[in-house]
Amino acid sequence: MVTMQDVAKRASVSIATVSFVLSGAKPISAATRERVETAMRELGYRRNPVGAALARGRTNIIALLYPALQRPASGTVMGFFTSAAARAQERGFNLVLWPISNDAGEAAALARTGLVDGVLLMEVQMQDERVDALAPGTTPFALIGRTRAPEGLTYVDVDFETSMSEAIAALSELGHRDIAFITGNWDADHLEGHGAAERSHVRFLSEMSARGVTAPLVLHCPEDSLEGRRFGRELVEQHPEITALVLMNEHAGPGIVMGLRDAGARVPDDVSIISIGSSAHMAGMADPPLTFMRTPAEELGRLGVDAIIERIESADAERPAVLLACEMQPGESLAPPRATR
Amino acid sequence: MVTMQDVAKRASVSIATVSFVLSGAKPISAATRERVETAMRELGYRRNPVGAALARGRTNIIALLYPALQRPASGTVMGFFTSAAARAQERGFNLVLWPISNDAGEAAALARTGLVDGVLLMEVQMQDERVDALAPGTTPFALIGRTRAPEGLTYVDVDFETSMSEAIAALSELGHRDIAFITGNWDADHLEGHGAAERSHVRFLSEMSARGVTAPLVLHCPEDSLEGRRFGRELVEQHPEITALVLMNEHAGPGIVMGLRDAGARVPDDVSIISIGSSAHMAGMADPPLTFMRTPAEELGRLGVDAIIERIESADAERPAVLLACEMQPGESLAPPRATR
DNA sequence: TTGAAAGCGATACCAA
DNA sequence: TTGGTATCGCTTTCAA
Repeated sequence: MVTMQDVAKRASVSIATVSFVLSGAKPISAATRERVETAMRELGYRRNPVGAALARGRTNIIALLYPALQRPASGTVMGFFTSAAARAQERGFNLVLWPISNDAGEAAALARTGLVDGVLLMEVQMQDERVDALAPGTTPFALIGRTRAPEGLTYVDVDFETSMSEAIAALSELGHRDIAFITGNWDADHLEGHGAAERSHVRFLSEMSARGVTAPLVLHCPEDSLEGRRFGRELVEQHPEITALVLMNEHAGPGIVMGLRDAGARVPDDVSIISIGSSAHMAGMADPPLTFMRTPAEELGRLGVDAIIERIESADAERPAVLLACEMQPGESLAPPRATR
Repeated sequence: MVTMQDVAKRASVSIATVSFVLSGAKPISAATRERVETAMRELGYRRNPVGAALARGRTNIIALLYPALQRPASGTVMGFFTSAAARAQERGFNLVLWPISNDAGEAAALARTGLVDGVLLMEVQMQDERVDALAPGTTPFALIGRTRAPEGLTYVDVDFETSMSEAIAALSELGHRDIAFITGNWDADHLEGHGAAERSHVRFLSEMSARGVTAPLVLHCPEDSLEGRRFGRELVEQHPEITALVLMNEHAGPGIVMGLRDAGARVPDDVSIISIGSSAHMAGMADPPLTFMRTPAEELGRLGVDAIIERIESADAERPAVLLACEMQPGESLAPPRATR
């Protein structure tokens, strides 16, 4: 392994000088810089990050903690991951997916070893043990998502409230009143305390009530295409009055459309659908392709990394909180309701 | 941060002693060990992995390089990842998913910095640049998958040849002769040089030819449910003689079944299906659930980690190569062909 | 603008 | 069985 010593010797300078040209921390004359850089090139020198980490007390590694490792990772998750990694690299950090369980203790242990400079938590619950475990420590952390009371925490999250309002507004303008909200299966999939579902639900109720609908239909469907199909069939039979669905369950989407069709309800002629928090990939798997509110995964990834780096670089910076609404992406699943056609 | 110094002072021993009780490298009297452990507990000491890494020249981090980060990660991939991480932890290593592009240079750069002790490559191509870039270096690496000529490399892979033979045997015993092999879309999804598809294809041809079928049907279908549905419909129309499918395209599976049904062919009454290299999750999304050859993802994850650790611990250990066949998992998609019913 | 040298936190060799 | 100490590769302060 080529060390700084080797470079210094070859360039006839001290290792301090080499370090300075590498980091740019001190001004170095063009001539010396040139010599040092030549030496580095000739020797094929790469700075040893472990030595640097020990000296600086910083590893420049950020851990992304994504707990649901047993299930397939959706395109949204992967998009987030990819953009976060890219952004981290731009800013001189390595972002790695650290596969530890959902266990709060493990997260805290990782933080305390000092192996990572910061931690990014995904799949944050309304009441999240990991947050409680990390909060007393000194390792900065940020949330992708937010707890029930996120004040004082650094987080970036989807603005589900606004997204829901926009979805309802869009359906409303088309003339829909009989709108159902479909989420995942709270019991089976631990959606209890799932921020996205809970916040959207509350806003759904208030938006509907503002439009004079006091007890709108809210249903849960397992996050699976086959179950979705069954669900779609039953929906038509049991609630034939429904003319539009607000979907927050991207995996069931394609199946639901099939189920509706099985039962004789065409999309969008008989039932309009708008899917909140989906990825283009999944929305496009339905036939017809669904109009959806795209999760700003890439943007959140970037912002999440920026937020955690802010916290790393200055411990008592203000704690940024970002909410980003989903953006409506036209598909072919919206139309006026039957009655008004 | 509590350091070894602090512990040593409090236990009235030298830091060497503390290090020894921690690593167990040298015998320590029960009494001193007790004192040191008490001190550690009272102080809440955690060994600093960065300091240890610098001193030992080892970070105990293994990087898992998974290139296809833009697409959703299947259950198989996640299963692999999870079990690999668990195994690494058992053996005292951290396995992290290191999100770098497919770029060979980046992989080599990561290896050369010494930040990771070893590298595990996923999605290995028949001809893989990353292997060429890593081979000259000193950082051990192992493949999940294998190149066209993997001799001398450390790898673990699915034994697609054997799996295919077993699939054909199973169909054959039921009486099927008109069997088609369906892979992914080679062009669109870069399956060209994809070891799984290529090796299976070759074996498919030889097995069929051994049974007197000289030009069996081989088709490509995009890895997507909707495309699969279209594909299924066309298959029935254009090749009505086919009574069985060997599928190597888990994402299209559910769609293909639907397409077949759309065109009037029921599974398994009219067409039997066996899916090679699938996960239970995906196979279960079809209706009826598909009989499939399960990718031994968890086993491969474990073995892959064992293999790379072997290489890390003793540079010139023999280079283990492991091939694991898929195991048949009964579903409801197999039946004798129409003619013989 | 450059260099000497003191760490950073642990490991492990050599003595005792 | 224990301790002193050089060492790992780099950063950074203080002097020059």
